[in-house]
Formats: sequence, structure tokens, C-alpha cells
Amino acid sequence: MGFEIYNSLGKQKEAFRPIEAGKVRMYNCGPTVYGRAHIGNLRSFLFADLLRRWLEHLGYDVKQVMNITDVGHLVADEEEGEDKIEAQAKRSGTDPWKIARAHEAQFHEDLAALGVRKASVYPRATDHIEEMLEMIAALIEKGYAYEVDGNVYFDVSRFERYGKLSGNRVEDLDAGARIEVNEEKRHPADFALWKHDAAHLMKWDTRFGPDGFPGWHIECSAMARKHLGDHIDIHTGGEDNVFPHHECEIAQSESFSGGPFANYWMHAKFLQVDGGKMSKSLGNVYTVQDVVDHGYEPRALRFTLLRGHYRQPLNFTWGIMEDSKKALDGLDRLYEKLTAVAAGEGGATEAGAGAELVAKAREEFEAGMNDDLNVPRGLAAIFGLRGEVNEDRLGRDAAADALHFLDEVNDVLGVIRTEREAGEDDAEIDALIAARKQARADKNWAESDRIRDELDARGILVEDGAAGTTWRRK
RNA sequence: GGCGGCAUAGCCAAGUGGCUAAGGCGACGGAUUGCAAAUCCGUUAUUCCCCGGUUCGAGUCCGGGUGCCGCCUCCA
Repeated sequence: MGFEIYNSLGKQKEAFRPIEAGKVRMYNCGPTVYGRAHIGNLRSFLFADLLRRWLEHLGYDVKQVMNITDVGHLVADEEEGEDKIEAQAKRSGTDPWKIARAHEAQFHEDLAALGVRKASVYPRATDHIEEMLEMIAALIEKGYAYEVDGNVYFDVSRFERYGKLSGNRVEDLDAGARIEVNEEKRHPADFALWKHDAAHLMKWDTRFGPDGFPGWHIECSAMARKHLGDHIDIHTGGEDNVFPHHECEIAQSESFSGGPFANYWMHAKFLQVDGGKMSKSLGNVYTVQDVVDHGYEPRALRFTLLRGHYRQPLNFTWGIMEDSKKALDGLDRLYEKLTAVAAGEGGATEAGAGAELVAKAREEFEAGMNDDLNVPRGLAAIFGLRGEVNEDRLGRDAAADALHFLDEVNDVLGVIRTEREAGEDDAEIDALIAARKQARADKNWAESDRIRDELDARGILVEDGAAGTTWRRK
């Protein structure tokens, strides 16, 4: 069975077929750099990373583009609400460009901490003003957009498929009556491609006049086109992007090119915290820093955010972080155990014993991941293998193969610790372990336990196995 | 008001109408250990939010509730 993707466009699983054999062109909606990414944002980016890694595992050459939104899409339609980058700039008296660049750098640091692979390109909206203007001009020319006094709007009535992705009907959109009528627009659902406002700090002089800036949706259409072409394979984002953002992207891009935009649309569900939504007032909008401050490695957050299915709501709590840490510890131990067995220490006597168990685990993992990135299924296969390994059902050769399998798994999930990093006080700890060994030989349990407690206080866990004493950092 | 999603054990979480409802964490009992840790064995959902329906058969399909989440306004 090949890779099946749940396509938001059509709402069903479909076999993945690339436009060009062996290649995948993927666009991931990235961050708006007005603040530090929180764990909810990170879930979406980690999902994109997982998808990219799985596609690569399947042998595809993936071109991955993730945009950096560094310009305010000041309220696309109305004048209330405020451009978040500009708001900060005005408050602090700082150049908005500097603010955006600082957040962008922070974003890359956070992703690196989580082991996210670098996308092929991270295009910035502000570096693609020309490309956006080119599309806007063409849309006006083709009659899909109209200009009114320096503002340009997309005419949704000209695009009959508008609503196809989200299921919204244009007639029902203003039923809530929350949108103030903008007299300039022909239809309330028309959205801005280009706006005009002299008060805006980040602005450009164009054929539409001075003091202009882009609407929110056009940047993604323009950047996807610039870096991936008019027709791409996969487009991802958070579930909140379905409407209006992605709906508008489809309208713009397809009206512009005359052909299909993205074949597969994938959306990650929102992350909840403590059973509800994250909110600043509840103080539960966490970042990578908060996770580290709570004593967890970033990879534990990576595991927490990847262990559930991306289309299932995920509830973040500190209890789950602890759960993840323990589960991850078990996978680290599995890797260590396999390394030992593959080197001839322990395991089944027959070298080839258990080969079928490894094959079965590999098969189940692949089947799970091929099923729309069903990580829980994939993990179950790995934990199943762990039981077999700990029961010494695998011989030396099978262990070597299992190790190879775990490396493959890790190439996709990126959460298992495969190498023990050296610490500065390793020698010191080894000396204490040696002293304890002597105490134990002398049956001086009091001293032995004292040393163990001392190490425990330093975060070192001592384990007396059949083959001798080992230690690990907690 | 409109559009869409979710609801499975103490917690997290799979589950394609049909054998005994995956897996993880936790808990309890046992083995092992100088004591621990790790590991192993066993126990931990007669039942899948509630009500009704379709079916020989439903956690899985349909209808109605309830709760939570997303979108319709910037937001992963």
C-alpha cells in the first residue's frame, strides 16, 4: 500500500500521486513573525516537518517552501484590528523591520531546538512585493480583480469554485452581520489584494499609488508560484487557515494560472491546553522556553506534539509532557539494548533469531505512516518490538537489523537519542561509580547507598545490571 | 445565524460494520535485586458521551441531544 493522504479538498483519503514522478513540491504556511512561536504554532510546523520527512523516507525529492510573513496584513477588509508587527513598532518606537527580523531569527532557533529540518526556502513576504504586484496586475487584467482608489479587491463572484475548500457559501458568509459594509467592495466577501494607508509604516510606492501594502492572502500565492510554480503537490497549514486564507489563495492562484493550484491540502488540528483553548489570560500560551524551564528537553516536546494524529485535537498538559518523557526514555533504552545485542552482548543465542519480528515491526510502522501519517499506529509497532527485544527474542544479526530499523524510524520521527553525549563531569561520576562498586564488594550498603543518593541529587540514575553497573542522566 | 471537526480506561491515544476494543504513561500484585533502578509475568474499558434508528451484527452507518474545538475578524 502506498502513501494515502487525507485531502481537505474533498474530505477523504486519497493515494498520493506526485505531479512529477519522484518529486514533491510542497508549500507550508509559516509564521507571522510578530512574536515567539507557541506550542500550538509549533504543532503545525512539526506536522509539516513530519510530512516532509516521510515523503523523503518514501524516496521523494522534496522541495519544501515555508513562508515568513513579515509584513502586516493589516485587517484585510476593515480598519479595526491592528497590524501586529506595526503595533509593536509603535509601542516600542522600534523599526518594524527590526522587530520582524528578530522574531524570524528566534523562530529558526526554536525550530532547530526541536530538530526540525530546514525547508528548501523560507521566503519573506517583503522580498516578494514585485511578484505579488505582477499577479495582482494580471488578475485585474483578466477581470478577476478591480481597483478602487488605491485599493485592489478580488471579485469572488468571478470565481465559481469559491467555497469549495471550506464548504462556505458566499451567500451565507455575511449572515453573522459582523462585517461592516465596505462601500468600496462590490460584494462583502470580496477580499483585498492590495491596500492603501498612509499611516502604515511598511509601505510601497506602486502603480496603485504611494503608501500601499499587500493584502494577506496574496503573499502565499505569489511565493508559492515563485518558488514552486503554478501547480504544486501539497499545501499545508493549521485548521484555522482553511477559511479564508486558503480559500482565497485558491481563488487567486487558479484565476491567475487558469489551472489547478495545489493537489492536496492538509490541515493540522489545533492544539488545546488543559482541555481548552490556549489564551494569554489563562497564562497557558507556552513556548519552547517554557518547556525547557519546566525541565524538559525540546525533543520531549517534539514527541508530545507528534505522538498524536495531526488531524485529531491534541490536549497539552504538563502531565502529558511527563508521560512523553517516560515513553521516550523507554525508546532510548531500547536503542541502547539493541546496540549491546548487536555487539554480541546478551540477546538470543542464535544470531538470526527474531528476524521476522523486526520485519513485522517495520511493516506495521510503514503501514501506519502510510495511512495519512498515523503516528500512533507507527509507535505501537515500535513499542511492540521493544517487548520482544527486552525478552531477548532477538539474536545478534536481528538486533543489527532492528537497530537499522530504529535509525530509519528516527530519521522520520527524530526523537530517539541514539548517541550518548559526553558530559564534563563524566570522569567524576565514573570515579563515584567505582567507589560505590568497591563499597558493594565490601557489602558496605550504607556507603553504597550514600553514593547512589549523592549521584541521584546530581541527576544521575544508577542501575545495577547483570553485566555491571551503568548510569544515565535523568 | 452559517460552515466544519472531535467525544474510546485514572491520563494520553489507535481502531477500515463481524474473531477476545492496539499501543504508551500511571496504578496494583508477583519475579528479579543487598535495597533500588531497569526488565519480565499478571491485573487494570462486558464496553466505546446520552437517546433513538438502520442491520443477522455498530465504538464504527443514520437522526436528535449534550459538551469541547476551529472558521465566518489577525491567529498554526
